[in-house]
Amino acid sequence: MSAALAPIDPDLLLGDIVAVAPRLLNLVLVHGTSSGRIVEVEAYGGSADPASHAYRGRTKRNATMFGPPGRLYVYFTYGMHHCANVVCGGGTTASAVLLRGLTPLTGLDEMRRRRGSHVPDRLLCAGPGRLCSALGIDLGYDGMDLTSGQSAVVLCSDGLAPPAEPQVSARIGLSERTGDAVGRPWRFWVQGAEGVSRAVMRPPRMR
DNA sequence: GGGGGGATTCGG
DNA sequence: CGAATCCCCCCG
Repeated sequence: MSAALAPIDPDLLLGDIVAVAPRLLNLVLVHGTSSGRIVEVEAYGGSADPASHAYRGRTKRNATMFGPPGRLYVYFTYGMHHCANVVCGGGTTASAVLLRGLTPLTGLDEMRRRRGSHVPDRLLCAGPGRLCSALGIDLGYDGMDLTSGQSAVVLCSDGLAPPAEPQVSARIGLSERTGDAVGRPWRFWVQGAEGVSRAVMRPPRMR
């Protein structure tokens, strides 16, 4: 038996983004009847992180990153996929944690309705684009308060603590043009968990 | 007003 | 490995 689902305390999101990111592991993201446990994340800093959308300052797209912590930052990429982040920091650092993988917990039928009936459980939410698709998250959800029980999408704890020693690697999908940010060990995941997008890194692509 | 790149995914 | 596909940033 696990504790009842309750929205997280926003204070959990304050502090250095690289320390905050692994603390989100094992939390639960809920949208209606669908929910999944967060098993893979990446930290994105603000003006000091060339890989962050916030690196070059506030724009229309990244405005949510510059708002209060606990909001959902959603962006659209590659012309077809959405990615979801939890805004962290104190509203001045524009830091966020990218959600890269969930273990599906409930509402798998609804996820499969969105993603396709033939998708196996282990791939339903394995990847930032896949989890948004499975949970029905798109740009219309950008800016939503994840810490309010009234919101359509809520970030919850069921009492399971984050792993004492999460797996760590460089972030996935960054190009060489982000300079030294490519190698920063800012990706964290729960070893062996279903929903982790990939176990090992691939070298960055030249672009 | 237009060009180009992207925190991805899937199929061949 | 490369196409799909479009928002949005940025430059002029």
